[in-house]
Amino acid sequence: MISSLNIFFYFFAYCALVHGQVVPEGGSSSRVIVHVDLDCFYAQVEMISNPELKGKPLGVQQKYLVVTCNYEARKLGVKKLMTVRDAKEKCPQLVLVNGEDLTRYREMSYKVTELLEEFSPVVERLGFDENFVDLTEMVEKRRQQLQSGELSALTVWGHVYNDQYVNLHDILHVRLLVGSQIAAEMREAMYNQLGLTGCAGVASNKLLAKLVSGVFKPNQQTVLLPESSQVLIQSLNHVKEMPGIGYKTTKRLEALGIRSVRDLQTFSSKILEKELGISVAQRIQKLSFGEDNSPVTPSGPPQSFSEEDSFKKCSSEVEAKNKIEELLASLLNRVCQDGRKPHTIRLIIRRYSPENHCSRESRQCPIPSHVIQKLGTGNYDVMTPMVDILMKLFRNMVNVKMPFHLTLLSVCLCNLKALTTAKKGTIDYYLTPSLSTTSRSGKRSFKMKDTHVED
DNA sequence: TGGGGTTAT
DNA sequence: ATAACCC
Repeated sequence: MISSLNIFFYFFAYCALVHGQVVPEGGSSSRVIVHVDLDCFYAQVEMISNPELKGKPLGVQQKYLVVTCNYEARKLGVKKLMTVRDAKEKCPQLVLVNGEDLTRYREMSYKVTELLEEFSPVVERLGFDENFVDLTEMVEKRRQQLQSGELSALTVWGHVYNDQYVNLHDILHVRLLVGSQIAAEMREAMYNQLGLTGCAGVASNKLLAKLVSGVFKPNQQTVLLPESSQVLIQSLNHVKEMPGIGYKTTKRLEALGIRSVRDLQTFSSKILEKELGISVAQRIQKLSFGEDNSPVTPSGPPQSFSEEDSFKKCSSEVEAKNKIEELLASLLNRVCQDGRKPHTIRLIIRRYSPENHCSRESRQCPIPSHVIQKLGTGNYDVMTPMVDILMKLFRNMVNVKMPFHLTLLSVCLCNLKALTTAKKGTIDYYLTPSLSTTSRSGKRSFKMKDTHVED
């Protein structure tokens, strides 16, 4: 019999092991974080697929947008998220490739994350083209191996932000320099093994690492020493450039007269907490000082798989069903390759509206267990029952007897669980995130409302 | 504005 | 189920 005390012990041992984030010895809690950011990722993948595109101005198109482009195109005035019309106007020689199918980008993206995980297992993905790695442990190991002669010969790899003087007697400087060495090795490995170039930023937390990685652009790296962190954050022209402060928060801050990072630093904490809520207020005000204690959370395998398609107009149930079938077919291939089984399915729509084009509605429900079991297994028809469920979710959201106008459909498979032999009552049971009630974030998961679809 | 993702409430 | 954030 396992006592609750023992379960507690195993839980913490599990956290320390999985997260691998042991604070360096000596009482210091200073970390070394690298942010790795691939150069115009989709365009790079396209140039690898078709080398004839190299050297030409290249844009990747989704619908009527150029979502990204290579540096040849940028030199000629093409920007990210420019419309195809504007881009062609600016740059008539622009070569366009369609990038609506993300399969090759997604596959290359995970190859990058896996490569970085070989350096240290603590890798957090941010989108398809960015990764954070916590180098604290690796740096400490290398630093302790350093002989006295090697320490005095230690040099920085890449740029030092603000051309700051490096002091080899300062242990924080030494750690960050070792971090810059590892960052250089990571970029070298990405180029040699995958043919990809990118930037890296090394600093003491995720916010600063991310900000400093973009200082020298493309295919370069920069390290931030602690004494220059204020210079870095003050270099931002507006609070909206701060990662973590998005569209909505920016609007609310502007309503309070807060525009610059300095404005946010000096604004009354009490009033900010009343306006934005204590959680957001405290977090973003810390960010404004360059403080960010959020851990690098290992992403691991994806939590959800989704496929979406946007269009000018979908106004009939048959049309919707055809699009939903297409989305689902792709998803089933992906989920089959992954091996895990989704236990929840969700349908997302966007209704036409001249203004609020961002708002989406969704309905989700459990996938019946007999359907889950048939998921990986060959040619059993799993499409029909799942399309039936999706159409019920559809009719739950859309009154098909009334005229409707949709501009997006999306299907999401989530609540993924590993096939496992772990039995209830064993240690494995409590250590398997998908089985115990403890989610990856270490917080209690709570029940989501599922819409009930009758058979 | 695309086609994805995550976490918090 | 939605709203916020990220790319």
